[in-house]
Amino acid sequence: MNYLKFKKSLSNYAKDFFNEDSFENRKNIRIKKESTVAKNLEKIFDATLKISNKKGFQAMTMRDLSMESELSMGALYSYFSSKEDLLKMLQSQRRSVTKRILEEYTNHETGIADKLRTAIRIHLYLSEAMQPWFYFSYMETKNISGPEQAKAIESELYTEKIFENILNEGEKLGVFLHRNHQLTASVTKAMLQDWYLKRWKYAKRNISVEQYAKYLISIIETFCLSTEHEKSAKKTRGENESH
Amino acid sequence: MNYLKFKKSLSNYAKDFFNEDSFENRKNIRIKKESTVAKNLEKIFDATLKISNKKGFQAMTMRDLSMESELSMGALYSYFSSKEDLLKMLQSQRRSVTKRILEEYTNHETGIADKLRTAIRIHLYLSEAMQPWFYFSYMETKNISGPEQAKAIESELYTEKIFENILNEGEKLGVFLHRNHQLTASVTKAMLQDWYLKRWKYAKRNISVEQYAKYLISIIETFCLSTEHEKSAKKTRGENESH
DNA sequence: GTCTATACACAGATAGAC
DNA sequence: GTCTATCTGTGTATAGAC
Repeated sequence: MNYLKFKKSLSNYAKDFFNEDSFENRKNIRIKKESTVAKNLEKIFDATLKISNKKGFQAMTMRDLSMESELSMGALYSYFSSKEDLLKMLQSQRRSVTKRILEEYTNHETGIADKLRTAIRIHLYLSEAMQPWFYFSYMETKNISGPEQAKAIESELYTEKIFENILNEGEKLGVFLHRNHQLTASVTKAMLQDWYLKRWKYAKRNISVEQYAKYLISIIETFCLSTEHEKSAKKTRGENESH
Repeated sequence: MNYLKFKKSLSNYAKDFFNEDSFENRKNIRIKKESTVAKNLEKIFDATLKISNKKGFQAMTMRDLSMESELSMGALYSYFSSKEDLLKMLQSQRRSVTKRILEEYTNHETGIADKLRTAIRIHLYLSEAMQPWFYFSYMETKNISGPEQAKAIESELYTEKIFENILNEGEKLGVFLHRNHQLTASVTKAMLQDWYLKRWKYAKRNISVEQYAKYLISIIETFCLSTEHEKSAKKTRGENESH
């Protein structure tokens, strides 16, 4: 699966972003008409991400948001009851979408080495497709009140656990070496996050998400794959001695 | 060099943090007596980091800062002229200190493989010793106005370049393999940063900075060292087949 | 459903006594 | 050098017309 294919298949999800079923915050919104809600919420969320990623969520004023979203302040407040509420809605909506996509794509692989590769790829592709939100979420959730912050931490540990489990399973099967898999999972996550946190840097250097994925996979596999599997993996990755 | 030794040797630097020579912002401060400035600025900076790392710099009010630093609002404003000015002072002061320390410690090594190891170690040790500032700096500098933000980016690329140069030099000497060294340097930086960005996680798991350093070095070396050097490196690191 | 106008709280910053 | 009291701008949020 390459990025283009991934991105195309995403459009199926975009449609029902704000469906009553999948969108638990629907009840808090005063507006009746479904299509109006979908249209304007998208505007609002996009504007929020755009402004916040420039100057921070706290520094974004409702007047900023009103300008950028092309809705009056009065109109804005018929979609949420407070600035904090807006943040919660945005987070819960996006979090549920990403979780659903992640699980759907990663459960297909059967081979354990492929599982690791796919997990890395899909994580990267997803953060590429939704970069503004991933960036926002990393930077802002730490400042949120109690229960929301707990969800952020839970989410961090959840995706890390995915990698840890794959590595553990692979060791049992003799595919991966004995390592501190928890630590490997942590630093893997760190490298995945760097992709959306320093996007400006990689963009300037013309590194594509495919290249980055391939590089990351080769680092992790070189470290984790047992010797015999490493040889065939190198071939699959299309590498020769001098890279 | 282990962390304890490193930390002890740091106290020599702490003394002249606010020396007229090394502290360019001294002239903007109305207070005359040197020892008062040193004492109170430390209080102010510490309080700033503490509050900001909890709720963000923007969300920190001057009343918060007044409480935490045990100085009245009036007193605060005799040390800086605005909130933004406080941020600039804190950044420039800490940046100059870290740069000086980094260069001093990393220039000692002669062997190229040791150079890489030391660079990793010192970066980690330094961010461990000054974790609150490193965290703050990562999270907040993006929201700063023009020239300050440029300095932050410059700093990011500067430390990355250090690693890239070491890897390039090592390849010429036949110690390191041919890789995309710029990319390796980037992800190395990402893993270094994870140490101070997710400190709560590593603390909870009782991972020491020494352990993290060792692990990071082994990942990078496994990926970069040429075969013959890798064998001796494993011995030096005290590893056997099953880690 | 969306707008304009406005209430009200709280932020950053300063004046002037001690 | 440090304090308390206060000014003034700006932010969030709402009321009520259209």
